[in-house]
Amino acid sequence: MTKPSKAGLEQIARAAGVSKMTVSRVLRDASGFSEDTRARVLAEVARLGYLPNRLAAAFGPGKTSTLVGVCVPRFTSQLFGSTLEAINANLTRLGYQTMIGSHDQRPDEEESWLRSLASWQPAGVILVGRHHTPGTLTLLQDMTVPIVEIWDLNTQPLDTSVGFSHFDNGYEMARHMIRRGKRRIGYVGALANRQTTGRTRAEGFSAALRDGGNHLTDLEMLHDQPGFYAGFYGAETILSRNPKLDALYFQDDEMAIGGMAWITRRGLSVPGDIGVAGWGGMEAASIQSRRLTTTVIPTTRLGKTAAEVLVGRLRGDPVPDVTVIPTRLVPGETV
Amino acid sequence: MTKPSKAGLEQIARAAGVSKMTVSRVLRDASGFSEDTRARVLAEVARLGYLPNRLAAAFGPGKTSTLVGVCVPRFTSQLFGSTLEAINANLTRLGYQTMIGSHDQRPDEEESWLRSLASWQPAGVILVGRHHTPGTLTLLQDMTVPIVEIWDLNTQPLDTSVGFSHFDNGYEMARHMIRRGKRRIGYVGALANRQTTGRTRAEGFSAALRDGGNHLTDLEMLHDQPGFYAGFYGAETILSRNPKLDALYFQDDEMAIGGMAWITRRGLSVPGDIGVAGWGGMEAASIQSRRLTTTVIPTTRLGKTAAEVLVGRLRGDPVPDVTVIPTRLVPGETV
DNA sequence: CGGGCATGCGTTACCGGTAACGTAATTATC
DNA sequence: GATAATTACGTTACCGGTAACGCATGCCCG
Repeated sequence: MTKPSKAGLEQIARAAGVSKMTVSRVLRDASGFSEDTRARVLAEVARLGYLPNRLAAAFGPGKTSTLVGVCVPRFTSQLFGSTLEAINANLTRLGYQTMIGSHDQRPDEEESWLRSLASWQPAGVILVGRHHTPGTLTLLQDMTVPIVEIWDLNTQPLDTSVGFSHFDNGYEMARHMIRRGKRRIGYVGALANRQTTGRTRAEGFSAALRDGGNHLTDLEMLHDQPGFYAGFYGAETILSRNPKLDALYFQDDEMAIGGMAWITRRGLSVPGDIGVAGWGGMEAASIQSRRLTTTVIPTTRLGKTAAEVLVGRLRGDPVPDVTVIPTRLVPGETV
Repeated sequence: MTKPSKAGLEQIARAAGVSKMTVSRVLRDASGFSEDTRARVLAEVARLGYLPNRLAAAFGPGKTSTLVGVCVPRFTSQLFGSTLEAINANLTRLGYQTMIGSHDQRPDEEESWLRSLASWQPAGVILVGRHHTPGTLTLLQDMTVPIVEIWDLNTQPLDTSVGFSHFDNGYEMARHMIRRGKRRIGYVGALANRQTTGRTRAEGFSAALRDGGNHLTDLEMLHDQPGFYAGFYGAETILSRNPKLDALYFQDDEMAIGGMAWITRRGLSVPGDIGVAGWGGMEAASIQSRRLTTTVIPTTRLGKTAAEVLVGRLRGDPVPDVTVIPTRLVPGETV
């Protein structure tokens, strides 16, 4: 019956017998009004069903944006998915809105996403990883908003960072494999021509092998997206080429599970013939016939912390530049 | 050296020796300027590194928003993840930005997300499913923007819908199981107290069994999130209670794989002792030791179509109210 | 008792685009 | 050749909030 009833500050103000500005003050809980006025205004707000217009607020000279941009490599990953879930839930809880994008592990995609984001004048940005194009860096500088780089430990962040050391994750897993008596060890990764954090884990992994007087026997970097298929074919490729390998470290759990599928289908035993380790701590890892040896990433905690650090910055609270989220190597039955 | 160089239409206009409005016209590729002017303006735009301000554009009386809201149940699902990926990629390609949220299968969460979205005056909305609160419906009406309801087939959509019949998916799978000689069939689902599309599949599944002179022997609805764990424990629960079951239909592939893990760990054979079917067509389903019988959902196509339908609406093109995306039952080796 | 100050408002300007409208110059039409 | 239509702009107003500022009133205190 009634048209969309666009109730704005003006309408509330008229109904409550005050000025627009006073209504604005009440709603933002700023000072400069009596308790009596507040009650009258809030009553009208409830009665007329006022819907705030963040667009106008963010647009005005005050630049009071509550928009936060978040960019992850992809949506089809449980790890990034649950991280996003946590970031989103916490930012929402704290009164912010998120604008989420994905860049498929391509820095130039990230840049074009950021350019698009910038046109919405966001209050802050959360990025995954530390590899950015020069254009991205320039844009970030021009935007002059708080930035949180997550996922990858970054002791010299653009602004702040919340993450853990992928290098150490790899290093630790190599030492675990050595302790378990593995000697001819291979690595299977994906997205060969991109800068992934998996690459950093591989480096830490190699380093530990070297430090142990050993070396990485073989390495297979697929060009596909990481996933069950990639693990399956990666295992096939590297083990056909190098049948003497006695252990494989996969870029993530999905790939490890895919790899195990190939290995067991070949009649080889895990970990007897081939030890297998993954990374990420996904659910499926723990219900395999043999529990997968992996590194568990506390994505919920990471996302929550990232959100809180960003909001801390926005509110001007003192926040640490670098926050380390502890990960945990969980020895399963596959190494 | 130079400060953030806030180049706006004003600056471009001055540099090109024209008015703000003319620059706006050139950039929007509207009519009303000479080829000569366009070249001068575009040159200045490139030189000064103009960044558009979508906030201002969306705010003004023109209401030229390029913002689209998308809300999915959760980010930690490959199916929704790849659907999101497709929606996002296509909307971006078509010149729109997405504001993504998740509601954890709770209609009231969806409503509060929508309320938050509405404050950004979006141009359109994409929702998953057909179950919305009264508040959501009112809000959607007040917003007067195009809506696409995806996932669940909805022959009477609020505006438009792009999806497939979960009922038919379930129906088809039941018939497949019957053809394979299964008779004592159970269903294992999750999120017992929420309205999920899995529930609709279960209904179609039951209906087919009834139509075949049979009936659903047992049903287990867990209260957890769907996932590998849920499938694992769901199988344990239902098979302990009802050991005579000869087949299980799981709410999705993750649960089916989890269920298979429990079944094989118990020394039972699949499909000999227990037939297993899932739903969704996730990667992992096809690399199991026995390829999982499942229904494949073309999420990329679904997402692309949803984006195109929405943009069609926004541009005023004629678009179908209801688009059906065909799914495919893929017989594996587990039934 | 008068000056200083806090309180509780209203007024004005402004953010950066775009719709609507006005207008001069050019071109088309009869 | 006079009038109408079109082209290529410029001008103005406006979207809905918020910062900055102004201005009464009341109160405290020396």
